[in-house]
Amino acid sequence: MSADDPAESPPARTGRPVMALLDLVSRRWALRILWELRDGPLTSRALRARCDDVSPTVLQTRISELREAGLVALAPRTGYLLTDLGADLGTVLLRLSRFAETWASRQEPPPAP
Amino acid sequence: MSADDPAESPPARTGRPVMALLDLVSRRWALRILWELRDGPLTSRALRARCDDVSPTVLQTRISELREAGLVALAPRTGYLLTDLGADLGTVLLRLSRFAETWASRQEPPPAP
DNA sequence: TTAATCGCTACGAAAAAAGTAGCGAACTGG
DNA sequence: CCAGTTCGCTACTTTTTTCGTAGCGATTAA
Repeated sequence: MSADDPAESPPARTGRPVMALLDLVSRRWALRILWELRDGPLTSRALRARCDDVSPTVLQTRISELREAGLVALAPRTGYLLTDLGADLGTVLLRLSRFAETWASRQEPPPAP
Repeated sequence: MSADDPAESPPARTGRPVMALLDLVSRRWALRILWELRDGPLTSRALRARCDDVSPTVLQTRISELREAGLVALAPRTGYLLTDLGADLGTVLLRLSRFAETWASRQEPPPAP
């Protein structure tokens, strides 16, 4: 067999859409932004404050991407908020948060009595 | 009110564990790696092939992080695989994938008949 | 032995993110 | 009208991360 086995080629994997989404949310602060928007709209600056004071450069870049993706919108006087679609993704993030606690409890065993 | 309103301070945000997880998972290729491992173990090189030929540098870095996080393990002869915990996260990724299709259908309307 | 594969690392180039400062517009309240 | 704020957003430089390629020592098989 050759070193680069062509049998490796992807025979119709389930998800191409998932790839695009993974690519989008794997950018830094993307998930965090969605997470911080989970319970209400935030102005650009408030959002930045919540996100550990990200550089506005990255914040605006992420926001642009998320807006273009239809997950985030900007309301004239209230600030940024999740669209219906974005909120839907928010519920997935909630599951992630739920998992995070399980995960954390595995990481750090509780203090001995 | 002052410009930097201290009332912004977090009165018991739901999640600190979620922050750690978001930080871990927001690194490039991290989610993709977990996703590709979803249905079985893969050797380092096979995994790399599936991940659009990531640089081994990043692959190994991510793998180390995921292993330290207890999400991925290395079996002597079979390669990398998800731990029970990692598989649990995998189900969350499955939800993400499900959402991705909804999202994709919103993005690109189906071709007219 | 020879050949192939394994997991993993080194190193320089390219890209992304961080950090700081500030713009023009829109909204406040005197 | 007019300071004083806050808004969303951009420019610029430094630092960090990721990429891309090559290759190592160890292991496995013929």
